Amino acid sequence: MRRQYPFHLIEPKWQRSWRDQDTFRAFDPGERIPEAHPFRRRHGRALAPSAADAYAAKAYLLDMFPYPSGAGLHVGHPEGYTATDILCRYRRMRGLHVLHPMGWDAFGLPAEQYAMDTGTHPAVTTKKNVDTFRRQIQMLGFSYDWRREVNTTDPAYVRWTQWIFLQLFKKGLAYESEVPVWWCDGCKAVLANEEVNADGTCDRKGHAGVYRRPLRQWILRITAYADRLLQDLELVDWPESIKEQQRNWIGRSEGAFVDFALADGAAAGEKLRVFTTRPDTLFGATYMVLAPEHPLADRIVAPSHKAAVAAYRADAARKSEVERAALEKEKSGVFTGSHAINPVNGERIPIWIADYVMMGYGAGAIMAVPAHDERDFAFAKQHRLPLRIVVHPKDGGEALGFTGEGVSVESGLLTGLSTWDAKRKITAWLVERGVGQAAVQYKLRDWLFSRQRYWGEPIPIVHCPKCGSLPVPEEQLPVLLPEMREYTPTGNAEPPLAKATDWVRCPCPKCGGAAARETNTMPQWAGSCWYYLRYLDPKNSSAFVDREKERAWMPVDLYVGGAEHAVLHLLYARFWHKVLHDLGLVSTPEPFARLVNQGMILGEDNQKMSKSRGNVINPDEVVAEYGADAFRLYEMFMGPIEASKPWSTQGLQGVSRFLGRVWRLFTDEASVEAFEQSLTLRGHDGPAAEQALAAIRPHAALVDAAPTPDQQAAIHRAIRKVTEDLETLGFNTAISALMVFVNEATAWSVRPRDTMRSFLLLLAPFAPHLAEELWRLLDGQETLAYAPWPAWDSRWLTVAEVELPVQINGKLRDRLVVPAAAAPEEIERRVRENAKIQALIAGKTLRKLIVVPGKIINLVVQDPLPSSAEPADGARDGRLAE
RNA sequence: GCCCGGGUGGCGGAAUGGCAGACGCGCCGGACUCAAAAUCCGGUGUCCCCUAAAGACGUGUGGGUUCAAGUCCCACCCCGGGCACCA
Repeated sequence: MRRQYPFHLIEPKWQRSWRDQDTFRAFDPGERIPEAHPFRRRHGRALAPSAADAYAAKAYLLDMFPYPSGAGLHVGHPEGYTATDILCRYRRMRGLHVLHPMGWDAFGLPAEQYAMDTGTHPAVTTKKNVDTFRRQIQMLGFSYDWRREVNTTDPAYVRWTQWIFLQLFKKGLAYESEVPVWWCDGCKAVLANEEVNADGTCDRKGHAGVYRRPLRQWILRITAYADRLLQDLELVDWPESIKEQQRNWIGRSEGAFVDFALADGAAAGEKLRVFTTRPDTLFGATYMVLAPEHPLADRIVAPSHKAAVAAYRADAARKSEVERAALEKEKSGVFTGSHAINPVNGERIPIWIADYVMMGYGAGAIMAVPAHDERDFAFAKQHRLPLRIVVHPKDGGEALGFTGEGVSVESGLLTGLSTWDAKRKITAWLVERGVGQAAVQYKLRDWLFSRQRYWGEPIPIVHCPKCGSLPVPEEQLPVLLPEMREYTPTGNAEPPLAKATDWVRCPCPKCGGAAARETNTMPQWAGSCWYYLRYLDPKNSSAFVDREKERAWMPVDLYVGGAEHAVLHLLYARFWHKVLHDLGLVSTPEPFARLVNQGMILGEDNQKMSKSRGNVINPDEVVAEYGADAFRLYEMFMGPIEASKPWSTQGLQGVSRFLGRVWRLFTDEASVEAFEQSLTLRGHDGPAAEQALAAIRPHAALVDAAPTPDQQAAIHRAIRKVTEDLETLGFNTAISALMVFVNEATAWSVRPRDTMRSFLLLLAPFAPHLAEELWRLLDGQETLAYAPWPAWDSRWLTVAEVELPVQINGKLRDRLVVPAAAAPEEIERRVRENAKIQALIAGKTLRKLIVVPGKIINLVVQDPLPSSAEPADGARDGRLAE
């Protein structure tokens, strides 16, 4: 498509201007603002507002920072960035003090994998990728304050990531433990969960036989915050689906621990503890199940069953969780030969071992109530174990397999009680006898925080044979990665850092003796747990963030990013934030007040974009051909921000044409033609070409004339619609309103300057380069980045007459023009007097006349009662049936 | 299986319970042009119909509430995402 207007000159020109003028610099509280800065001119103040100013007028708008991959920017990235940028520009014009930063989540596997393959240091790869991403993001003209750029791999950043880790360690929230981790013999490396395929092969190289082996790991005690992470979801304005996912992930359940006494063998008389959410069904327990890894499993087995149990347990240990899940249908298990005593009725019930019970949850053992639990039911059927119904549904439905709340039956003291009452009563009863207690359990597990990788933050711990695991003294932070030649992990499950022996060896910070550094590194999540705080004070070398700055800017008012981070990143960041909050280091209980997920941008074929499908759209090409403004505008015009939607080059062209129409609305055709000719003659790029822009004159129709009422109505409609839509993030409909205005204004032979200027203000957040250029053309003295947002005047939006649709029995039959201010009675009179309407209802009985002023008129009529048996239209009222 | 989203023209999508389809794409016609592109103007849900008028039908399916339903209620079908033996 032919270039609609010289965006290739306009866009770099304004990007340079914004950079040179520091237009989008966000001033810290109390900071002196240079006299020439447009923020100062707009607000007339020499110092930026401080936290004490109550800061009602700040806006912190945050994008999820990208991992700078080697593939370069994807068209999906700028979707969220454009949305936040539009809002930032809008809020600046509304007079708010805006913070809008960008940075890089730059630790991670691909750079390390590349290092293993080629020997290139990950820092080199990372720098290259960051430079590409920065260039691509900057070419889109986003209004970031680039002084605040952060990079998680920067030593000055790593220092504070490690520092925060040490705060967790000192609070007892970081500990070491032997944990089974995924191990791939082929890669000789530990794999992350997401690197293990469902069939037990490794996702990196496809090696078979990935298995779990126990390794010493660092764990963060996120479970200590489970309740608050759950409860404080109430404090944030997030999509319900994300909150729900977090709730499910945390998985809180209330129930009780119940102690059964072992009846047989060596362990007779000892307690077997189970967790249940349904203590009210205790009378229905017909057997018990231990997880294969349960510590009692060895001791309770009857000699006659030893062999079978040992075989089963060995088998279960080999099975990965993946396999266990794959075999979901069959419920394998083995009888131990021994029994336990049900505390409520003294019954002896058999104890089984089965891998449908997990060691990691509750007590690692359950009482099975097959009549009222699906899993127990399936297991009991398979192994022919008895069932006993102890709950009846209240609606009298089928009791067998009923898992809902109902009424207890055949349950001794519980009989006749509702589930809720029965739970309370039996729990009290158990507590009284010392055989149980109320308990809350979570699905959420502690966070496995160490990785056996090179390209991550070293965990700042020193292991001393005498003094144990000690934190690296804060003044020695950061602990930086050693230079290495070989990044491939050793075969003995040690992290790559273990090979840097000089680096590992260090004095014990306590006794000064020979000690060794921790060689595990942190996961990629670490840096992203707190980057939004570092933006507030990126250069601070004495604290991770200054208290005053933190109080001034937090919380993040709007956080935009992909839904793939619904649980992990957002939960981890909330966790760290709460720890920092408890330490008194941050002022808000939650970091992100509002969250919006942008949808995915699919390829033109409606499939996920991927190299292999060949449907990837490259932002560089789009910008070269259509310009950054068209690219931004198109991404916002595609549809609602949260929706997934396919790319369409034709759609992009439509938006590009719209910008061309805007250009032609403002520019003089002859002078543009002369300009284009000069480009052809003297080259399309370079300073001379850019200079030539100055020769373009405004359109002759642009005059200092008073707008007509129609023109006022057009611009004020647009102002209202765009303003309202921006508040609700309705970017696509806001752009539609801009188009409607341009369609109208194109027909105007007189285009009042003030009206057209207002339009440019509305356009500015969406297509900032073009808006700036046309603003300048209209004698704008300086950037419109801080120009006051226009207000609409409803005076221009009221019309004298309105056309009301007239319905008869709900069907559109006519229209009636009435004065807009007409009272319902007046409208009703006109309807009754209207000849056409009279004709339409001739011979019928008018039952009801509904007038909704400004909206609609509906006449409910009925045919005269039919003389024959033929049912009329109105037969709906039951006369028909027989 | 469970929990979230979502099904509207040829396509992307608009519609506080009140004229379904704003805006854009595509398509059709016209103007400009030697011609094409670009641009500008007009039309464009489906059916019926030579055309028009008029009419009928139309928001996944079936029911319901209402003067009035894309929108609210019930049941179901399909698509997308998440979780998946958590006792």
